[in-house]
Amino acid sequence: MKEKCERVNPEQTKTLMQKVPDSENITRMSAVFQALQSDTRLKILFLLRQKEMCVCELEQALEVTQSAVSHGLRTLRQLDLVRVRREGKFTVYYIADEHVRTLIETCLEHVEEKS
Amino acid sequence: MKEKCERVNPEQTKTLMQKVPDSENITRMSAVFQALQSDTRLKILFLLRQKEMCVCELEQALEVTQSAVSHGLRTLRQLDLVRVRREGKFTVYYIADEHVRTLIETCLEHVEEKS
DNA sequence: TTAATATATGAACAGATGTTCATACGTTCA
DNA sequence: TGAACGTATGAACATCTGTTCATATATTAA
Repeated sequence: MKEKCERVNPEQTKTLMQKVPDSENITRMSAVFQALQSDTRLKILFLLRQKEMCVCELEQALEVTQSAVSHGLRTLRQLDLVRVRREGKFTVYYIADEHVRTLIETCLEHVEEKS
Repeated sequence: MKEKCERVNPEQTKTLMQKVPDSENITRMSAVFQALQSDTRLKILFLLRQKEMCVCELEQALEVTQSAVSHGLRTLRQLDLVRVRREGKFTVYYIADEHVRTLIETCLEHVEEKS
């Protein structure tokens, strides 16, 4: 064990750690942010924010392979960041909820302040 | 070039893409979400959310090496998610702004809804 | 049925990432 | 000064990630 520095207060540290989300939720959060850490997936979300779209529309807009779009959508779907609806032979994707909009908009504000 | 599916409207696609942030900002956003995609760094932020702390306090609380904490803090600092203040021989870190709080709190809400 | 279209998925590869170890730097105080 | 403490950083490693290619599945229309 390492010596504690003079600022460390073991009891307070314990209290502070109790207010950190438990491991399970931290891991889930990591997975969500991990999904948002991809140029392709972010662009997908900024497109879906404007209008629900099928896979081939996204493919055309983003100029990447259909496979890449589909893999990206799976990642987003698994974390409930986007949802799906079947429409004939098309699979229509849309933003899952307001959390997703808040996340990408807040982040955009943050980086825009720096430019 | 691939054939367009019947849902694709090239003109509309163009309009939609114009409302997607430019490559530079998308890349910056990726970097921010990338920084948030780490159990250690998330825990650091949830600690700093409660109280500004020096490196050794974080080290004690998180039970990882000093090096890991310091590397994690550098990543967060470079993206202006945390800021630093020198206090004698201590380096005190604190949450940069409200965006950071909004990001982690919104994400926590999202994952908590699922549990 | 069959052909065509729309979407999903597994494998595989190159590139990126987080941790630790070792070490260097900076500040304080004796 | 120098020793002790607090912090930063480069290297290296094992692990993980995103893309493409090839192929499979599902729906529609003929």
